[in-house]
Amino acid sequence: MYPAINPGLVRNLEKLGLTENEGKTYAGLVSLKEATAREVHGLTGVPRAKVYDILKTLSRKGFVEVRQGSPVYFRAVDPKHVIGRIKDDLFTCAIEALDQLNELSYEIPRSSPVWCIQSEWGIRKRVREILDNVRDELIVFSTNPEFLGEFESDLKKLEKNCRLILIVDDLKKFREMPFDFKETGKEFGDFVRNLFIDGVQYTEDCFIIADGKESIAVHTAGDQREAVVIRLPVVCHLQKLIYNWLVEGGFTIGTHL
Amino acid sequence: MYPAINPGLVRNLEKLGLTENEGKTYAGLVSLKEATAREVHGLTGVPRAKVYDILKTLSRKGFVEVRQGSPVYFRAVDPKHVIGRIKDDLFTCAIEALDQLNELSYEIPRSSPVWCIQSEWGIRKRVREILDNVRDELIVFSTNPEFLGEFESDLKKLEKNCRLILIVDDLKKFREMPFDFKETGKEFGDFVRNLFIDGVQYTEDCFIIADGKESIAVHTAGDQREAVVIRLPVVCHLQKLIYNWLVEGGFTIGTHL
DNA sequence: TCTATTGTTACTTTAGGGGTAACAAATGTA
DNA sequence: TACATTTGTTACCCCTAAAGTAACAATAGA
Repeated sequence: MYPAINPGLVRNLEKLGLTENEGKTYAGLVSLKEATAREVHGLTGVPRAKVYDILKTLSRKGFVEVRQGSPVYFRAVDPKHVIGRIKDDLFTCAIEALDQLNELSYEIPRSSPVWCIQSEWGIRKRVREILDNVRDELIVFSTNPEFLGEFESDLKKLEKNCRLILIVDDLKKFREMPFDFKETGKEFGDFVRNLFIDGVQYTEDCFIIADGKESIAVHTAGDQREAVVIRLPVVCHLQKLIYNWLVEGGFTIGTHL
Repeated sequence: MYPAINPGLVRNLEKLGLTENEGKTYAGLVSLKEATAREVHGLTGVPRAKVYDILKTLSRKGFVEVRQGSPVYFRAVDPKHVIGRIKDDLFTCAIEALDQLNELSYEIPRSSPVWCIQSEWGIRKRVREILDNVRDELIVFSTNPEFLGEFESDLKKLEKNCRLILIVDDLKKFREMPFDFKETGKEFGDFVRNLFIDGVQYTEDCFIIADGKESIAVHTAGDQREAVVIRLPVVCHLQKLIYNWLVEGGFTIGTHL
């Protein structure tokens, strides 16, 4: 019997800043055109004792009009005006908030990695995790023998069951390692060791693509090492194409020792 | 130190449906561009333990973006988009509420009296109250001897210290009363006894103007007696109008007995 | 005068948000 | 490796606004 008042309407009024009882009361009063507190209570189920305060509040807000007397009669102000005023208020409020937020100087952030790992330990753990899960193919590019050296044994294990493609910027730097490396050539090596993005120098330490669907790029920015993991198949596939292209054409191909 | 976040901005965001902490957090994140939960906590003063939940909520709302990793980094979505979406939502909400309210069939209420008394007892009390407070002048118009008779003694008391103007529709009806009445004439009397407003017959019983600033009109609608008290400047105009009538001789002037 | 209604007051309950502390997991460091 | 710090989570408590309840005084009708 009580849901004489459309609950959806009440929820909407709540979103617009009224309380539940205020919403019920106003809606009830619109139905009744003109009524006493008790009548509103009867229709809406709002506790009678509360209706008085609520109507007082609403009248102070200018949403209902009061006809003094005994009993006091109340009348809803035209919804068109009421909702209109609320809307204007909120609109003003939104404009104001936007201005204030803009003062905090927002700048569009650079395109963000899908996954970002910022601890040395986390990076090593993650790289091992990837190496452990390779099924068919692993492409590794590195400019940093120390870093790659840490995974020498892991890579050795893979060599048997997977197609392992190891690319480096400079064969000489990696001559201590027992693998069959391919070389990219000097330009690409210099390029990759000195990327400037947003004024910060990035040095690409290592780049790994596993099974053409997951990649991890490890780089150093300042003294902070960071790794970016991308699992998007499309992206990884494109990356793989780039390295294939690098290897097949534009660069010197060599064999370790 | 903490009001690093514009409190006005937070209040605006609250009005737009965010909680205080959500507002602080979002604003803080806009300032920081990109930050961890702890950094947001540091800037805004929102309890660190809460920041996580709040950022999760905001991200579910699409107001912030998350960069997975450890620690997790957060980034505010462009305020323009965020505020824009909130505004659109509220707008939709307002339209919807207005439609729902209109379904309740609102009709513009007839112009309402300023003060309305609906009990016999209340009317008598109120009339006496007015009579008690007259300082200089009292104008009384009546078509109902029974009603006016109830205040005979009160009026007698006033006769000495005030200018008392008593006007009736028909001298014969009031011949029992010891006052100096003026008469309006038949047409006006008939008119005033048979007012139809909104299909309801109104009989004007009595109309009183005290000191040209407060008036009470007592009438009967159906079997319901009602009094309207008006304290507005309009009353002054009425008073002036009556003076004009008196001067121009619109009324039959007669003396009791 | 008596009774029902109207309006007020003080109280309890509830729910949501805010604040605090403690803890496990993750990370950095020796 | 062991240890300290940071990060993220959980479980609480507290406070407030709002909702609901009950009792009472003032009003109004009979």
